[in-house]
Amino acid sequence: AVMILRSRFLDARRKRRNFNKQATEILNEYFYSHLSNPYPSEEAKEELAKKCGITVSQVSNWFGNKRIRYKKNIGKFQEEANIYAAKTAVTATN
Amino acid sequence: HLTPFLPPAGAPRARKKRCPYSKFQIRELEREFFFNVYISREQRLRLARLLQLSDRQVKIWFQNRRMKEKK
DNA sequence: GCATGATAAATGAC
DNA sequence: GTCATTTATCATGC
Repeated sequence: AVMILRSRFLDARRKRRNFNKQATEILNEYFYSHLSNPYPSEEAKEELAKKCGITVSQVSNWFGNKRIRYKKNIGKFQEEANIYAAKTAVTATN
Repeated sequence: HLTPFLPPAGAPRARKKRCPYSKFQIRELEREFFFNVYISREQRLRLARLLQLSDRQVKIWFQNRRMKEKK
């Protein structure tokens, strides 16, 4: 049978390291305080990247993953949502 | 609280499921990309036949590949 | 064993 | 055409 071999060549960029807790804190604060429209502008991404000590691309990756995974299972993130909702007084001006 | 992402209202016709391409398909696409970053219409149709992909799929692969290149 | 970050197909705005 | 996305898949952390 025809096997679809998808063995991956060494992809250095795919090496993953978790963000530190402070960075995740900052990203989650923004996400849950803009839950009705969690799409940061380019400027906002740059500021988040600076504050988190990561690249703009990593910020985009984080929000992309967060949006799809939140939408796919809102219940799982309910507790987390409540925590950040209480932590941040919403000043959503966009 | 509120939920993000406004519902698409109308009938959201199913999106094509993402299917990873085979090693052979990638190799041939990369080979062509090496010579022509912008593939011609004729070559596109030829590659599509060879790789059992649609013309649209080859076109989109080159678009994504160019985006990857500039990063 | 899933959580998480990065990448690969696919869509859509412009 | 570019380019920010969506979605599934991949690779790693723990």
